[in-house]
Amino acid sequence: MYPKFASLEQEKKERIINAAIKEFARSGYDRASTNEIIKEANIAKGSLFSYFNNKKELYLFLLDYVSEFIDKIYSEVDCDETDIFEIYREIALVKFKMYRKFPQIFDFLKAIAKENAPEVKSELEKRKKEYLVDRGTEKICRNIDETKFRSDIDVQKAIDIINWTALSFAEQQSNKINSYADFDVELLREWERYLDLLRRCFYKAEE
Amino acid sequence: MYPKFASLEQEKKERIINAAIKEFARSGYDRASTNEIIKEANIAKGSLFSYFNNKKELYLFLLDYVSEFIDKIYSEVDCDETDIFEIYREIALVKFKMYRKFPQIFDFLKAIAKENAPEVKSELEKRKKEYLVDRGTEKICRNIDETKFRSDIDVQKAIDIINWTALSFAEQQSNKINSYADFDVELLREWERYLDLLRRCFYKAEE
Amino acid sequence: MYPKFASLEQEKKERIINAAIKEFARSGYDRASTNEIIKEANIAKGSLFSYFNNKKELYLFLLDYVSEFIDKIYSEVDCDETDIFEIYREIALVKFKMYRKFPQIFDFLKAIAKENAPEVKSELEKRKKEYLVDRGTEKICRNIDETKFRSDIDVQKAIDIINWTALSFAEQQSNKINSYADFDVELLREWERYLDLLRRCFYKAEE
Amino acid sequence: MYPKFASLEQEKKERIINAAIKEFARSGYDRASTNEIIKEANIAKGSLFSYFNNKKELYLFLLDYVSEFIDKIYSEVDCDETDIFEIYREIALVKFKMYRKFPQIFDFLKAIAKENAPEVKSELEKRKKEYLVDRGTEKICRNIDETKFRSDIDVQKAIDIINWTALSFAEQQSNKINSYADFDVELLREWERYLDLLRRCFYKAEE
DNA sequence: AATGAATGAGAATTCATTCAT
DNA sequence: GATGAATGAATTCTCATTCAT
Repeated sequence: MYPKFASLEQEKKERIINAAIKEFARSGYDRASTNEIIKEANIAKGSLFSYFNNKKELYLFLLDYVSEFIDKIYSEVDCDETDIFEIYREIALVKFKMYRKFPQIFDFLKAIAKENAPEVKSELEKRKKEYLVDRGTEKICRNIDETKFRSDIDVQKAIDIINWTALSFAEQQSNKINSYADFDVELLREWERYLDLLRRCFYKAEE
Repeated sequence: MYPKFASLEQEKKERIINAAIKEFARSGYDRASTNEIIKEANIAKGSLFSYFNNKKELYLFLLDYVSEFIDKIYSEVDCDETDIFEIYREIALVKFKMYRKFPQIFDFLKAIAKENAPEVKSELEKRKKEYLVDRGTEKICRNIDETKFRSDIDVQKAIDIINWTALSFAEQQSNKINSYADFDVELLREWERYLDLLRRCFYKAEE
Repeated sequence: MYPKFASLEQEKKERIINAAIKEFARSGYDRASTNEIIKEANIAKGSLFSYFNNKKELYLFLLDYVSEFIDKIYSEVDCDETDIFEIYREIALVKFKMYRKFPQIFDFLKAIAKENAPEVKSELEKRKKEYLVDRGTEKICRNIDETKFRSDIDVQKAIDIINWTALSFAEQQSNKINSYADFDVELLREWERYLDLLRRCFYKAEE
Repeated sequence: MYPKFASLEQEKKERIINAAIKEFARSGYDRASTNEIIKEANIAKGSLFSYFNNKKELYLFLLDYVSEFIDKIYSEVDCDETDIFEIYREIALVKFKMYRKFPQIFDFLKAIAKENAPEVKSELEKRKKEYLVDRGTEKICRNIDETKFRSDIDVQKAIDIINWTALSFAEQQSNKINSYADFDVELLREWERYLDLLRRCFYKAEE
């Protein structure tokens, strides 16, 4: 894919990727201006369209780029862990660290989640299903020790609820947080309280 | 508000509302084309702009229209009910019925939630706070009998989890159902299974 | 011409004429809004177009109406006067009085002079030649006693210069004056100074 | 200013300037159609708006362009001349030559004088004060030898009358000449007759 | 006769994409 | 390969005029 772009020197590639992510994150697919991108990346108009054929392919390229980035997040999580609550605690930690390091990419992910431009809608859904949403979670959740759960509950449903709670909590917090610096130990503690609550309810009572 | 539009015959009004909701749901505020709307509604170009002065006012009208619609949903729910799971069971029932009747409106609500066009952002936030988001839920959740919950859990967090589960379940289902009319008793049953699970976990064990 | 309009009751006719003059004076032919006119005159949209067939004919009607008005100005001037400077002194007096009484019409005349909308340009020029510009002056200048002029000057050219000076002075003043109340005896005096200068130069030296 | 436009080849620039001047002269700012201009200039719709950002800037550019053009007129006039009638004879000669070369520009100047579109009014007034109206005349009239005038007349008023006569004569002639190329030596002669008349009247009698 | 809702051509402007240099 | 001027379809919105009631 995109061999012309791939053969550029690293520094130029990053300039373009950063400019494009910034613009798509800021304005969404439709409103994002290729003019803005080429200005920010300091390249010629024609160049952008010779690397990627059009705006849509540039966008889809970024989706793939970001998805690989996310993979890295989940690869940091201990694969042998079988306690789902421990896994989620680790994932939260990794995410918080990344947010601090590359807030733009998370903004872009938020923009992706809100995206509804018809040109990219179908491709976006496809990619979302493939790897964006829950990619890691599914992979990770293979090794979960189901015996810890109360015998009277459907484990799969319990896991759904944990996932949904994690996603909703994250969304709620990222709506609250507008400035970069607000992430906090307190936030992690609050999240652990939700996890504790669910663990106490879903796991067998400890003797 | 919008007296010229109000005085149209019902059939024409609905044609316009449906066309506009469909277009805004499909493409978001920015990309939604007034040309598309007038074509779909089969009215003249000038007419749309004589009813509503511009695209923005048409959009804001739809927000209000939809909000009244939502009010009807929640007004059907029994206000005296104190069991949160009963309340959610009722809400689910009402929503499912409505979805069958006007699937477009729920698509529109999803689009509203994703909307980030600056032209309508501030008005949208205002309306969201006023009545769109969780208006009913908050109102309804006032009377909840907290004594039914296990004494070792934070009731507010438990309610959060129930809300998030409801919203996430609904979203998951509406993604599965691509506007096909496959809502089903089975779906309601599945939802009740989630509610049952949560009730068994969050409420005190029955003697 | 315009029998439907002519048969309206006087009060309604005046409401329409005033509204139209006001709007054309304010905005010029092109920018003048028929909507504004019907709103100000408090009549129905269709009515205006049944009285006059279109905007252009309404405008041309006003030109004729105003021209008759101007006739009245000049009919007040003493027809037996043979001294051109006396005639101009009288005309100035009459004009100043009228301006105080109906400033709108003079605004309209100014707007006519500046008008360059292609739709009315040719008709406007025709009417200007016919009666608007210098109509009175030409009629009045029939009886002028040419023997008072110095024998070494072309009387027709001298009269041209007097006319041009009068028009230019009036234009200069009306550009200066933006508020109604600024007309003044001082202005009349200044004008008489120009007339005196020209009289002293153009007339034979008095013994 | 307008670097993209400036870097076009001369022939294309002139095509655009001529088309725009023609259209603005014909219809005034408001009614002038950018569609008409691009059609006449044979360029693409987007091009006009990439050279100048919008209709207003195109118009203001033309004002400046024309003002430079006028400067050339006055720079050809002998600055050391102190006889106002000689100055006007020279100016007339230059103007008549220019009219033959670019009759459009004078039409445009007339349209500018009549312009009252609110979008450009303030900028227009600013430029008028700066250089358009009487720039040359005022500059030139600094060196006038006032001792040549009769001692019983107000020199400033006499100069006003000469100016007004020049402007009115020019206007009268340009109304007669409907863009036909009938400027003529006869016209210049006629103008000199007016100047002679005024000189004989305003200057001291030669011994 | 009077009404005013409906019409649709036309306005200015934008922007992804192309292509000659 | 790189460039950026040129393109024109598509955008929202206006308003004189028509016509069914």
